[in-house]
Order: sequence, then structure tokens, then C-alpha cells
Amino acid sequence: LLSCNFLMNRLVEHSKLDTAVVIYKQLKLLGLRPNVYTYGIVIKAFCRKSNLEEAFNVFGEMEESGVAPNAYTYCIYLEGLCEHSMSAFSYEVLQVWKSESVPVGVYGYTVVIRGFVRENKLKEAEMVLIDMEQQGLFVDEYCYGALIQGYCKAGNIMKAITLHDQMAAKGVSTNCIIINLILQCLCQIGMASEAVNQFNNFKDSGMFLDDVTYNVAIDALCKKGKLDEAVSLLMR
RNA sequence: CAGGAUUUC
Repeated sequence: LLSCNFLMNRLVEHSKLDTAVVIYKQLKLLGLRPNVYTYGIVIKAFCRKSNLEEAFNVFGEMEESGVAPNAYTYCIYLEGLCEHSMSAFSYEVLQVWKSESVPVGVYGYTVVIRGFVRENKLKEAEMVLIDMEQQGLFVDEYCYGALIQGYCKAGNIMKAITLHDQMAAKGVSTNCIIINLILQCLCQIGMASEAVNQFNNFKDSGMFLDDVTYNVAIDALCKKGKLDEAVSLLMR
């Protein structure tokens, strides 16, 4: 069964969705009992096929077989809804589950925030974050990252930086991916020199910066015509 | 044995 799960997951990743479902059906015909991993992968397969109804029906199958869904199974379904521009519905489902004490965890909220961001519904995305805070949930760097990405994409660098500062104030650690978003946004709105300044600040503060950060910084330097500085950065 | 965001106009 473990190898079947592994295989099915690979098939789903390669969009061989029907094959994955066939294996699932074979499994059951052979009398094997799918476990919570199997069901999660099957839900993902149906979501990728845009068959959200079937995906939801899997929860029913689980109940029949006495397998309790876990946070993964719930969240993968919420994510499926969001990927089909149904973030508002996804959020409603999340709230219902929450009221039923279903274990969705912080990841479920991140999924919904990302969904709203993708639909350019930043107000809604931020509402979700506020909702989390009111419930006393720990808003992690992924939640903030998703929202910051939204404001960056909208060119609202002020808001993005405000959120980033808010993270620091709350003791949520930042990371180079969020910094990349901000630097990139600065470049895109024509503030390349500010991006370079920020890059130097982060570098001096000992923050870990990845190769993407360097690419963004080099790009910024090139745009300012400071090719020599760009080259010296490249050397490391 | 399954899931999370970023550059290369």
C-alpha cells in the first residue's frame, strides 16, 4: 500500500490523473484498505481534474471505511477549491469545519489567503489574517508571505513593508523568500536603488539570502547602470 | 507513503 501511495502521488504530479484513480480502484478491488495518505492523494487527483464534487465524495468514502480525515486531507480539498477560484467558498467551508472542531490547522488558513490573493481579493485575504489573530492562532511566515506577495503584485510596497514590520514586531521570523518578494517589488515599481539599499541592510544584518535574492539584487544594480557592482556581487 | 509562497520583461 505504501508503494501504491507513492506511485499514485507521482502519477498525480505528472498529471496522469486517470491512471492514479484506476490504481485507487484496483486497490480496493484487491481488498487493500486505503489509508489516510491514499485518500489524501485521491482527493488531490480529483481536484486537479476539476472534479471537486468527486473530491468531496471521498470524505464520505472515508467515513464508510472508518478512516478519519486529517489536516492534510482537509487542506488539500480547500486548496482544490481555491485553485478553481472558489476561495470564498473555501473560506466558508473552513469556518464550518472550524466550528466543528475539525483539525485544519494554520495551513488551511494559508491556503485560503493564497487563494484570495490569486483572485486579487486582498481585502478578503487580510480579513482571514485578522480572523486568525482574533482566534489566537499563530500567524506564521507562510501566511504573511502569501499576503505580502499579494500586495507586492499589486505594487503596494508600503503595505507590504508594513506587514513585514508587523511580522517582526510579533516575533514571526522573516525569511529570504519574503525579502525576495519585497526587493523584487521595489525593482518593479522603479525603486531599484532602494532595493539595493535594502539588500545591503539585510546582508549586513546577517540574514540568510539565497541565490534568488542575489539575482534580484544584481538585476537592480544592472538597471541602475552599476555594472561593476553587479559583477562584484556575482563573484560570490 | 502525501501538502506551503519568490527572480531571470
